[in-house]
Formats: sequence, C-alpha cells, structure tokens
Amino acid sequence: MEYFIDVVLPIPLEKLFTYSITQAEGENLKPGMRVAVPFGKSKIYTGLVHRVHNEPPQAYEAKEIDRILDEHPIVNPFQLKHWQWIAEYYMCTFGEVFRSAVPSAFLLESETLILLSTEAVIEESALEDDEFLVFEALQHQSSLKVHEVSSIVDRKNILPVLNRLIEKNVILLKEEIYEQYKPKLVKYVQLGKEYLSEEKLEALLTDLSRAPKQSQVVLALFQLQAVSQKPIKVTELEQESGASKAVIKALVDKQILEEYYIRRDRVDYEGDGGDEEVKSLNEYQEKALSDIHKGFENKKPVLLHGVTSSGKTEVYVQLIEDCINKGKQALYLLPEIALTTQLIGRLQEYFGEKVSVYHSKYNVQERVEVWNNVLHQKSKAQVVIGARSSLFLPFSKLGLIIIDEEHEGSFKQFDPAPRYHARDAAIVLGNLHGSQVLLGSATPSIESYLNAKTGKYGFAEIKRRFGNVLMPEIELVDLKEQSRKKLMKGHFSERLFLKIEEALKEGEQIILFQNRRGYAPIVECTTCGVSPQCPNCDVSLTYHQYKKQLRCHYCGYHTALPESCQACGSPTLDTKGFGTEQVEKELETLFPDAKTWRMDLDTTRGKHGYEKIITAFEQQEIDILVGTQMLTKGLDFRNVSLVGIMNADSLLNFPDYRAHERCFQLLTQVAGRAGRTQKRGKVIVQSYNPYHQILTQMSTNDYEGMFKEQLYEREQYKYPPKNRIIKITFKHKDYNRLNEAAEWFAKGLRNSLAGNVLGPEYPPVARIRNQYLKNVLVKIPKSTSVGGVKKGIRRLEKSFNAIAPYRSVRIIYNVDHV
DNA sequence: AGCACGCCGACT
DNA sequence: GTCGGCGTGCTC
Repeated sequence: MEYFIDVVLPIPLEKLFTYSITQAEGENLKPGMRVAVPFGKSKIYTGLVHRVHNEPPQAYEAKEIDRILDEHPIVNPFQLKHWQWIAEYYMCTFGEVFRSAVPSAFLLESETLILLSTEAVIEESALEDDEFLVFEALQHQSSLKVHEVSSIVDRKNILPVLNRLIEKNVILLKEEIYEQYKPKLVKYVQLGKEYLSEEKLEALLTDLSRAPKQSQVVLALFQLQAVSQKPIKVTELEQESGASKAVIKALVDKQILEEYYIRRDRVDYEGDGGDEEVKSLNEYQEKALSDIHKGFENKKPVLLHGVTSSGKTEVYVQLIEDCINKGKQALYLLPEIALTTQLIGRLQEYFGEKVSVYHSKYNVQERVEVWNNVLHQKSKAQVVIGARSSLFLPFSKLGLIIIDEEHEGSFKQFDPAPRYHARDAAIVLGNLHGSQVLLGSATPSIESYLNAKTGKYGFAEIKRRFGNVLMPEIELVDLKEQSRKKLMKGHFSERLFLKIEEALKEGEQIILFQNRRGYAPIVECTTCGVSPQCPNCDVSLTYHQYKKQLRCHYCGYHTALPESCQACGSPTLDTKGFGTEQVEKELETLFPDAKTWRMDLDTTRGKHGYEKIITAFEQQEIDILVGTQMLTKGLDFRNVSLVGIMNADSLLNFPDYRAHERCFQLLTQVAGRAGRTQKRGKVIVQSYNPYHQILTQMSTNDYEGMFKEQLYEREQYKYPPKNRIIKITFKHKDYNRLNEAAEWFAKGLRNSLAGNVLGPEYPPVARIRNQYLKNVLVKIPKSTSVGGVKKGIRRLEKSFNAIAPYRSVRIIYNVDHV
C-alpha cells in the first residue's frame, strides 16, 4: 500500500499539499508533526502534517518528503481545530495561521549552498572572470551562500554563472536546512580528577606558588565547593577569584581544571516566590468572585467590570489558584504593553516557578522552550501569562482563560494575517477545551458589555477601589478660555501648572499624558504653507527634535530637518501641533528643578527600555513622567497624586466609529493612575471642547451613560456590536488600476448587499511604501448570516482574479475590524 | 508568499 | 549585444 500525507505549508495558499512517504514513515507520522518538504524548483519548506492516508492524488505525481523533523507532534488536535476556525472566521489561510502560531524557530527554510565539486578536474584557464572568482573563493571556504556569491561577483543575477560552473563540473548545489533552536548550555568547572585527594592538592598548590593568579583560582574553587554542593559555573568562579578568563583557560589547558556543560532552560524563574499566601479578598471582591462562579456554572464566559485599582488581580489569582489545584493549565492574556515586570513579578510571588511568560520581546529560543514546556504539560508552564499569540500554545488541559484589559483594541492583530481578535479567539478556544473564560476590564468594550447585558456572558462587578481609596477627582479645563485670557504657559493651562507646582512641593509624582510622540507632528512653512511630505507615503513628516530629524511613522523614512522650505526657499519653517517631546521640553523651562522623563515608543526601545523607566519612576527618581498610551497599562504607582491630560481633543477627533468609546476608555485608564493610596488623586483634563458628552461622562465615571449613548449611535449607523463589519483593503502601486479594481469589487458587493457597502474610500493615509490603498467597508446586519456573506465575498474574489489586470491588486480582509 | 520563466529598455 | 526590469503563473 502506498502512503501519503497532506501537509500545511506556512504560505498564503488555500490548498493542502500531498506528499508520498514510505510505509515506515506512514506508521510514524501523525498529524501535528513537522516535515521538511521540497516545494517548487528548489526550496525546502517546513510543513505541518494534517492527515496521513493512502489515497494517491489523481492529477499529479506526489513528491517525496525530505525528512521528518519531529519525533512527536508539536501541535495537538485542539490547536488544529482552533486554527481552522481562525482561518475560516478571519478569512485567511490555514498556512498563515500556522506561520504566525508557532515560534519562528520551528519554521526552517532551506538555503542553497554552493560547494566545490568533489571530482573536479579544473582547468583554470577555461573559466571566465566571474567563474574564476567563485572558484577561488571556494578554495578558502568549503561552502558559499547565494548572497555571498552575489557579493563576490558583484551582480544580482548569479544563476547564469552558477549554471555554467555546474556544467563545467566545478561546483555542486546543495539545499541545507538548519535547526534554529539550540538548547542553552552553561559552562561549569570542576577540579581535575587527578587532584581530588588532599595530598595531590597540596602538591598542586605548591606547584602553583609561583603562579599566584592560578592558585587563587584553585582556592576560590575550593571555597565555592565548601559552601554548596552545587556545580560551579565558570562565571561564578571568575567572580569569586577575580581572575580573568585567560587564567582559567590556562588551568584548563594544564588539565588542572575540567570544563563541562549542562543544558539549561532559558526561561527558568530564579526567584524564590511561590509561597506567598493568596491574599484574602474584601467583601466586594468576594461578591464578584461568587458571581463569576455562577457564570462559570452556566458554562458562560464572564465579564468582570471592576473600576481601576479595585483589586481585579487578586480575584484572578484566586481563580488561577483553583485552576492549578485541579491540575489544569491557566492562560492569562494581556495586551502586549501591559505585560510589565511589575505584573509578572506579582504573579510569580504567588505561583513561583509555575509561571511562564510568552510574548514578542522574548527571543525565538525562549519561545520554543515555553512552547515545549506547555506541550509536555510541565508544571513550570502551568500558568502562562502572555500577549495575544500565547493563545496558540499547545495547551491540552486548559482550565481557565483570563483576558485582562478586555477592551484593548490591540488584542486585534492588524498585520499580517491572521487578523484575529485574541479575545474572541480565546472564547472559542475556551469552548473547545471546556474552560472557564473571564474577561476583565475597568472600561469594558461596548460589545462585551452588551453580551453581558443580554445574558450571553455572565457578569460581575467591583465598584469600589481596593482599600476604599476614593476615585480620583476629575477636573475639565477649557483651553479656549484659558488662551483667550492669556493664561497658557506653553501647552499648560494655569490650573494644570499650579497643580503640578503643588504636587512637586508635596513631593508627589505626576503623570502627563499626550497621545502623540515626537516633538511636533508637522513642520510647516509660514510663508507658503507647505509642509514636508514622506516620499513613499501620503503623510506629513513628523519632527523629532532629539535628532533634528523629520520622520515618517509609517515606513520609517527619515531625513534631516531642512534649513529652509523646500518649496519656496524661505527660512520660515515652523512647527505645528505638539507631541510628548515638546511637553518634556516645556517642562524643563517651567519646572527646572523637577526631574522629568518621557515614555513613548522612542524611549522604550530594546528589551528592558520600558522596565528601566518604570523602575526609576517607582523608586521616585523621576518626578514627572510624560508619555503616550503606554502609561495607561496596568502600572501601579503608589505616589502619583496628579494626572494631567494635555489635550483630550486629539482623541475625540479620530475619524472612526470607535473614537468616542476609545477616548472614554483611555482617559479613564490614565485617570486611574492617580491616587492609588489614601490621598484622593486629582486628574486635570485639558480640552478645547470640555462640554463634549464623552468628557462629561468620563469625568463623572458614567460608564453606563456612555454605553447607552454609544450603543444607540452604533445601531443607527449599523455598526457593531449588533451588526458585523468586514473591512476590505485593496492595495496596488498603480493609482488608476487600484481605483478601477476597487470600484469593480464594490459594485459586485452591492449586488447582494445593497446599502450595506461603504466605499471604496481612501484611508487617511492613502499611500504607504509607495502602495496606494483603498477601503471598502461591508456591514452585515444581525439578520444576515455572516458565513453566507463571507462565502459571497470569496466567490466575488474568484471572478475578480479572473480579470487579468486586477489580479495583481492585493486584497486584504479584516473581519471585525477595530 | 517565493521564485522561476519570459519579454522589453539602458548600458558596456 | 547583454543585464536586469517587472508581469505572469505555478507550487504536491
């Protein structure tokens, strides 16, 4: 009998690919194992086995696989099902889900290597110049990579050269794949076997008496061994003895010391937490917990609405504790930026080494280890805390999923596919596993709150802050009036200025929020009104003062700030609008004695950039922290008494149906950073439009009012939550072709959906990296089947692709776009 | 998605 | 004349 496997490849193709295997392979291979397979002319890709069977394909001859990469499946049946759902619901391919779900170290790709032919009899004179260069390089190096050859001959297309060399029997090509994951080995030392007895040792020390450094090392090693029985790391020995690596190396060479390696996990938790007693809950938390349990009993996800600083985390801890006591795994999902050391540390205090962390700032190697620990149900990965991608981990007995900061838009992946919403995908995952699902937020999203109201979700709430700390007092300041009365100092109103002064005098800390990084968003010529544009995107460049640069936030283009206007030549360039950098600058002049710091994308680059700032602020080395969105997330500072929102209007004026909801959430969250101890916090919101409904609702903590109003508006305009939306983006470098194609598609959509199709319209930034963009928004009323509409769209796409000039126009689906 | 193959303008 | 540009089609 012949054996075959259907394989998923990590590329955006609908199809599965069938390969032939031997009977022995057929008996070993199981769905969820990886195989290396040849694909196309020369490439070798990593594929995931989907099905093992005996049905030879009809239309073609199946290729053989290159090799099997795993002994056991690395992906379990739960995941395969879940990924299938994601691919269907979010209109992408299974391959795309596979690609983003596994750590990239699992996806090996082949590289073509150029080797010297073994039986080469080379006549150098018969080689052309290019060919000789390659031949010569191979004399020094056993193999070359394609790009190396490319730089040797200084040409892009090296294929002709290689082909001629193959013909002349000079070289061979080989496809090589590499396992990227390497276990981490730590170097240890011990005394050589010969010196274990005491006399030998004494003799040794006498021998070394003329090498003081070396004998110091030996003594240090002794001391270390005396203190503990544990193996001794080379680094430890270096520290203890104060000797350099060279001295130790010399001893190793003399065989006085021996080196050996031990394999170690990169993700080990080295603290001694885990013994912290779970704090007892106050009455409000207890009540919430019992409501949550009620919901779970009805097999429903539960929404926990707890005001900022209400102690939601303690409730989570309680639930996680229950879950792991039952021997099950728990997943704690957070938006990327909320994954702070602070929070991780807190959980580790309770669960110690049972906690694993999984997010994008972890390198590939660390991610593979967490993956394997979850796969093998290791206890150290029993509680996983992570960003949205941790939903793809190989859980097999998932008892609890917590989605904290449930309202966060960043749970929705924007680019690349799969454009999934982690909250919604987590609920589906919870269903597959029969796990308890808890959504938590101080400002629930409209859709989740509605689900709770209609009974689709269970509901629990905590209305009091922990320790009965009062909610901060919120004050709206009218910037229009302030500037009319000439009370503004830069971007600071008199009120805000005075309050900052007061807080500084009291030795309290201040947070200032400005939702824009950079110094000033745009530079404008006051003579002709022209502002510098990005050459690749349709946006004005943003001015960043610290490097005196103009930058594009979309493609990364940057250039020095020109001395004079490029259009009219006059030296009258001026800045317009303002960002975090400028706020920081103004603070330096207004409060020269205060220590200020800025927290935004620019200052938090690197693995620990973020942490450093937070720690410094925690330890009160910083008086005033200016920052963007980042400030809102899960940070818990004791000594902050004042929060200032520099300009609330920029949040309200987004051209997006969610702008108001988001503004309410963001401001409430930032405000929540104030006054987390006994003293009542103060929040000052500056705005040109302080009587705006949303600001009023925010300042009086009127979530319910905001919810009702937003729900009503969204129903009027057929937006979610009661209706569904799919955003379809068209992308092409040719402006006219894009327009035609998008129009054609929209017309097709209108045939079946009539008034529920908006656009095509240009997005606010209509060109990015030299590609023009156009959007069509499809609204799906609650009476219509979402699945049906998606099928219709897919059919339309087929006809679209049959029109040759349209085929090159990229179509991007964004289901439930936020 | 890659990556080959295939047909047209800008240089040695 | 070649080199390399991109449009087109296929991948088990």
